[in-house]
Amino acid sequence: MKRSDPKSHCPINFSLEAFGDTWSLLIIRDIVYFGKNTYGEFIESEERISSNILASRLAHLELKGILVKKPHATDKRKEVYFLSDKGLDLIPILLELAGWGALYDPETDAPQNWISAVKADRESMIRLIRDTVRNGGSIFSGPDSVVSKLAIT
Amino acid sequence: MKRSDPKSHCPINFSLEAFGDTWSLLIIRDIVYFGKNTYGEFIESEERISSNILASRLAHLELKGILVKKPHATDKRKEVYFLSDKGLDLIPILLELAGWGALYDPETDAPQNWISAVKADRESMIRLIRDTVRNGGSIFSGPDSVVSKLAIT
DNA sequence: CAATATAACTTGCATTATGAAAGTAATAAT
DNA sequence: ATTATTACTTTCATAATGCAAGTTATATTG
Repeated sequence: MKRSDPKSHCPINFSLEAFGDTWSLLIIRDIVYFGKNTYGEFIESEERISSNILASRLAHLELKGILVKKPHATDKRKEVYFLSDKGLDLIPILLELAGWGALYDPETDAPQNWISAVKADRESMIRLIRDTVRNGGSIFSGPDSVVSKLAIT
Repeated sequence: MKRSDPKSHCPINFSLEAFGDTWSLLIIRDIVYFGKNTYGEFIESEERISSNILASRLAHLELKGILVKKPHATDKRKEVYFLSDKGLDLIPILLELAGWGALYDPETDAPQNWISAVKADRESMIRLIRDTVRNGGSIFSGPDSVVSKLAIT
């Protein structure tokens, strides 16, 4: 799946080797934007990742220290995936990717209010998202979502 | 090489489909950080992209409107690749990827002074890089490089 | 000016990654 | 006790990648 020796120690290449495949950032997006954290939730995403690829990406992200897997508190069938601090540090990258995509996709799903809110006060938004996600919340989903805290329509 | 219909209109997915493969951002890095702009210069990069993949990625990035190809002014064998405005808008993403990689790779090649300088004044640094690259310069290479303008050691 | 070199690719083919579908083992719900 | 869920794994076909060796046009060198 992935080569073990790095192609270079260029910091951009290091990042790409850690999470720069087709699917990893979509999994991380699901956690940060939509509050997903189980295999079953990830596999429901609209991009339709296949089950074997999802399993390999989750394992890779865990190996890289970006995700942490814990048994579910009450349901022993479930595993719950969280972002480590290293994973939470990907939030600025997600925001930039979303900003570029929202700007150039004429059919984007991104709410313009949200994109504007991020541009208007980036640093404090990063802090708010980080704290929210660390506590199990997300940007768009759940009662403690970032958008509900900020009352973004 | 790439599917033509988008998997979704999630802005993050849109970005990943445009430049989110293993090599595209390394080509763009070569332009922005090192002032490369020909096939022969890209193929010399330390990550050792193969010639057919380089050709396919250049074609894809041109198709997506991120790169623009022009014949070389004096040498008719050469083609010169530039970033369009859409491509220049990827600079913030490169900076974030580099910041994360520099933070987490203990053997990173990234100069700490540079990483700190970007963190210290991100917005004006983005403007300076953008203007420099638009005029054919780069962050690290050439007489008009960003680091020489700023006298970063 | 003829021969060689360079630049930007392309082609062929082996290897590897991806993706769809079906299967499995453990636990939970009925 | 039976059925349903959950998180994977396995199998196999297809597609992407990567290496090596062309190819064509233009430039350089003796």
